[in-house]
Amino acid sequence: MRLTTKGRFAVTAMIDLALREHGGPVALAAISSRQQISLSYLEQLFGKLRRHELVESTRGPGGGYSLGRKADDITVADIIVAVDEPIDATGCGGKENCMGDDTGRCMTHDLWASLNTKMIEFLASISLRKLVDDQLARGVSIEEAPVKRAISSQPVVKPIKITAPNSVFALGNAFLK
Amino acid sequence: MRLTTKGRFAVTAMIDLALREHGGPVALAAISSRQQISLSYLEQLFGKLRRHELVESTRGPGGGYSLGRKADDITVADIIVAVDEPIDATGCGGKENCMGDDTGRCMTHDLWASLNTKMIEFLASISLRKLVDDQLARGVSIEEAPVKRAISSQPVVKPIKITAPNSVFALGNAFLK
DNA sequence: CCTATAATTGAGTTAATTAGTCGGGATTAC
DNA sequence: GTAATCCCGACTAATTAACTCAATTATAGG
Repeated sequence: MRLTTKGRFAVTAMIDLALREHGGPVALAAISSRQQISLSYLEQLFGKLRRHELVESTRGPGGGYSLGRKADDITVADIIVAVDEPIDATGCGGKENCMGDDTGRCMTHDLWASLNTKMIEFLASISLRKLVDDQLARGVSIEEAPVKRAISSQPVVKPIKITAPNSVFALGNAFLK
Repeated sequence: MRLTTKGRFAVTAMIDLALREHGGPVALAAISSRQQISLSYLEQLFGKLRRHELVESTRGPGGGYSLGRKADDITVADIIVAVDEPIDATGCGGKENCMGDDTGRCMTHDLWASLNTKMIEFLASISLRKLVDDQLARGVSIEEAPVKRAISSQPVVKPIKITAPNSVFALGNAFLK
């Protein structure tokens, strides 16, 4: 289990999606402009989310993504595991000597594995539904209508370009620390 | 809160230290050879741990590190925050418009901040003492005497060198995924 | 059929972080 | 003094994160 901005982007995007998917699929371009996440990066993330069946896609005009199952049945752990890519978990395998010497074999493995399990259990206890409800309780406005307008005015967002490729990035890192 | 191999290395090293600090300071070279973590990298990590007062250092022959306070009073969160570096948390500051448009300001911030808080609370609920006890219960051998011998035979450890700069790395990543 | 919308794919690029190296200092036990 | 050990800073390499670009496929609506 890894926890970085990548997972955070994915969780954020999923909440945005869950907040508005009633009323048809949500286009990535809309999520991109609302959450200030690069469209292309979202495409990559949603590719993984789709392969993990957390979202479903609808092509063509009016298309976009919708949740692959009910928000109650999607956990934060599901989302983070999906974008952080699955894989392996072997590494030192079940083998006993992942360490070279004789002092207590594979302490590292056992240790982190158990901590890892606890982390996943914890994140699996938080459903997308709960996060969405939190947002609604906080009074997030959703705004249905201005879809067309918002999309057509896509390149309006960035007035000044600074050194960073995208201001979201610096911002994103700040949150994590 | 970020969760990567870096934090894992630090937690692992701290457990190793806690397991053997009775009987005087523990040298980084010993931890390095036992846990297969680069000595120089350990020096960097322990520099941060020391600045956060999680460990104390003793120089000179027979020196090393000991815990800065009781193992009960050191949490996993303390360790991870220490090595992942503190800092900032402002970014978008308390300012309202970290987003460009008008749809619900700063959803991202609030969202991840709350999840972040939960994560920290969780990791703060796990003390170093508990992790150490887990290891002892698992029957980790400690081996007091062969300190001198182990150090003098330092370059014995690696028989075959593979592509990766250090086998620990590939191994470390595997656990996380 | 045509066109615009939007997902889908894949091959790149850039920046940050991780992990490690190196070389030199400072302290202190013997 | 000498060796063990912490300490420090600058440098490098590998990996990942974050983003860009350029196509392609599918489909709704005219």
